[in-house]
Amino acid sequence: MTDSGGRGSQEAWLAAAYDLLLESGVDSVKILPLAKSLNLSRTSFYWFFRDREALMAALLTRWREKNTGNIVKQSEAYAESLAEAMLNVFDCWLNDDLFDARFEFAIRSWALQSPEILEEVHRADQVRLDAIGKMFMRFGYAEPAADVRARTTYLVQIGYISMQSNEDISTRMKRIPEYIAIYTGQIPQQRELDRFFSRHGYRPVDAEA
Amino acid sequence: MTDSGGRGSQEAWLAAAYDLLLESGVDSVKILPLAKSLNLSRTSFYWFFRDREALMAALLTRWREKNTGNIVKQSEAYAESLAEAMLNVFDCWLNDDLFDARFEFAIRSWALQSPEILEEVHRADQVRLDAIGKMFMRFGYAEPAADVRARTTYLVQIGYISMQSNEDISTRMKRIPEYIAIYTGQIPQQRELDRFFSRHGYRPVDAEA
DNA sequence: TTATTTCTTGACACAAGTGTACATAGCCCC
DNA sequence: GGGGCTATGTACACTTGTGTCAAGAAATAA
Repeated sequence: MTDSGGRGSQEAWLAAAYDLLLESGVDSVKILPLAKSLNLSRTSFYWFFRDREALMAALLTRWREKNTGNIVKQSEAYAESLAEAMLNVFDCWLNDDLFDARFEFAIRSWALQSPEILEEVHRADQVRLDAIGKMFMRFGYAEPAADVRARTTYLVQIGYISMQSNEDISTRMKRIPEYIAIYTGQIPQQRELDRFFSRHGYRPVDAEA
Repeated sequence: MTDSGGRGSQEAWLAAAYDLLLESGVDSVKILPLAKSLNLSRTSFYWFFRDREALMAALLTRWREKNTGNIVKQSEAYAESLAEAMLNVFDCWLNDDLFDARFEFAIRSWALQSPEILEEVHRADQVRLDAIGKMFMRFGYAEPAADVRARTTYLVQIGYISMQSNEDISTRMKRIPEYIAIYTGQIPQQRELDRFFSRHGYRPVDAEA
């Protein structure tokens, strides 16, 4: 799928591991199958990584760098209303460059069998929830209410990931205004929605034919 | 942990498998470790189950019977207001006899590596979402709004499970009124909350010392 | 062209898991 | 006390995975 460098390279092994992790979970990330998919000898792996553990650590680093940072950034982005701020966060849920949902789920499943990974996930959750909570506070919510609203916002998404459903973009888009209303307690303005739709390349169909 | 029957029995193997599944995920459910934990010979397993697959099928059946049924039942329970109805559903999240959260997460992680399990999980999600959606409709919400509110209710919980956090009951209870307000759009009455708290054996502390 | 560094591979030694075949306990009942 | 079920254990054959080592290719630099 993803590739770079010569026949074998650190990146190639890592990319193959990433693909397999997302496809079938941590325990499927074995060196033998990776070698097969790369058409390389199994032992060639050990030139690039000390052992399997080093490979897994590299995968974890990749996740850490990608998924948490962008949520924080989006929650801090400029917005004139809470609804607009919320839509900024929603960018993450719809843009794979900002938040890799399948990766996220794979890591969380991994956490089930590894206390160290669970520690990492908990840390990430805390950072993300705090960031979204601060966003609510910026728009006038007090601490406890902001916290629960942040949880609602964040956990619905984590739950959605955990459903591993595969809905098309328009199905998901149709729910957005309602979600915004529930999370923020205010109806989003049409121009805010339009801006959001447009930056995700979605043309809403006003009336059914 | 759980046990029944003589030294070895179908139930004993199944219970050990259940414990290991919750503790460390599907791939840890191997016959050799189970035998060790039961202090039995590995091959004795094959007297009770045809093979490992049969054991896994039994685990899945157990999940199916427990977790989905109770959500549906709670969402249909008698209630005078939407807030009260919502609190009936919340019973599931706080009572392990109604909904086994760790079991749920383990099964969802399993789904990552098995299309058949994923199929099962999708089916369960649909049934549960429909049931909660109907509850909202009973209290006057129209189809699309009811659907999104059902999703919010359900997905926050699935997300919470996926966080694998281990908070004490009072931390969780303090958030309940706010959650009800967000999900239903109405403030729960004190007597509704009191009824809920009381049936979960929780004594709210009114003022901080 | 030669030397050196960068990759690739097959052979080896292990460990952990699956499942089958067969022998052997215990236990109940008659 | 001998049959016949239930339950357990031993021995075997096989598969898939890990990691080390030393021998080679291939590319790169001198």
